[in-house]
Amino acid sequence: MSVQERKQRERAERERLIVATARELAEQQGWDAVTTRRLAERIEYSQPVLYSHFRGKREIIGAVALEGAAEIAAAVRAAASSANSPRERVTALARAYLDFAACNPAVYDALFQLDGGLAFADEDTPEPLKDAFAALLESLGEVGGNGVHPGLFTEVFWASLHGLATLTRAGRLPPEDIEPRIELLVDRLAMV
Amino acid sequence: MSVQERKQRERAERERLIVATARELAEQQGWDAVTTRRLAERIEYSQPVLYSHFRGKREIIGAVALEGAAEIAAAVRAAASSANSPRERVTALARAYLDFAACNPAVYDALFQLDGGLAFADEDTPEPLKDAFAALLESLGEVGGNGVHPGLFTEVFWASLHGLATLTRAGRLPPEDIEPRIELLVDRLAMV
DNA sequence: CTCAATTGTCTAGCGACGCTAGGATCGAGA
DNA sequence: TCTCGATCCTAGCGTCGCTAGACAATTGAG
Repeated sequence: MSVQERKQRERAERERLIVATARELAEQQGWDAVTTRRLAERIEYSQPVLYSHFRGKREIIGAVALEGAAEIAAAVRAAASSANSPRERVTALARAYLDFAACNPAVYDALFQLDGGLAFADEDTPEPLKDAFAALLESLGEVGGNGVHPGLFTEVFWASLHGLATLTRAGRLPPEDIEPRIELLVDRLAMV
Repeated sequence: MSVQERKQRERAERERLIVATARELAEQQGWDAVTTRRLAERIEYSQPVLYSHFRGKREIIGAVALEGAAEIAAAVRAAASSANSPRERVTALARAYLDFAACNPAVYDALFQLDGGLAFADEDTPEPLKDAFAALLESLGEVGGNGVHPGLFTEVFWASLHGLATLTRAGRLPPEDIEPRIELLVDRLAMV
């Protein structure tokens, strides 16, 4: 039985390698450069091997996205827990979120710009995605103010962060003034 | 001389046809379906003709984006001018913006998701793009509150709208509750 | 220990993509 | 009527995502 187990381990290891390599390549040269050929070459296997792990390129993007969702959830929670007041907590959360998007553009793209074949806002949404939203909700739900549904408030706040992240990264917003934008957003949206 | 003028007119007409057809096809079947072959077939010319008008597919997307920018500017101005109070004006603007994004997803994608090869927040940003931002600034600049730079406020408000638009369209946010989200956003961000 | 069956991997290739070179065709002006 | 330049098309290049089918390695039964 141990032989099969070893093979399974090796297979899982190779799958991690594929996802990590795709992510690395995407961060280095953009998702356009992540072709199945190049990816196969980097992991030192032939193309069809990729398809024995994933249904296609989409699913590879999706796998990177799920990784990213877990990380962003962790980053948000870490930032929130290191703050002393609700106000600081929200600011730290916003900064952490935008920081993550800026430092991991390819992962952020996999999550929100590209089609990773993932379901959202749905019952069969993968756990890491639901958890990432939950991480936001934990800190944002309590600062929405009276009579405002926590979920709704979190959605709006999140959308604002997402807009800032994408517009900044795409060059639609000048990259300076990030800090005052955060300030303004937190000042106005959060009731603290 | 009249012959050359006629030819120029016909050429310009064909260029409009290309852009209109690309846009139509994109709205019908998504940008992935807009291939140079299909586009050429629809306009009843061969592929290379496209390249005598545009440097490549990118520039075609860019042309659709510029069209969209002009329309969104007009939509925003129309909405703003039909309102009686600053508060109403901002609400109407937000609704018009999100409406445009929802009704013209392909155009919105050309503007903000895809690479149309356009410069943003730059000196050589095309006029329609600068004007679209100006249209937002006209209504939003005055409701930013004391001591807040109108440009900065407009950027943040715009980013929030953009976030709502993209997340909703991509299925990341449940499509209902659009109205309460607008309400919340305007309530909090605008100082009116 | 041998040999068939299964598993794993690779080579080769399909159709479609964006884009372009080079030849055919057509119309304007001499 | 003839020439020449503009205009447009056919054909094809390299690359893409993806897959069929050949081949080798590993397994388990006799």
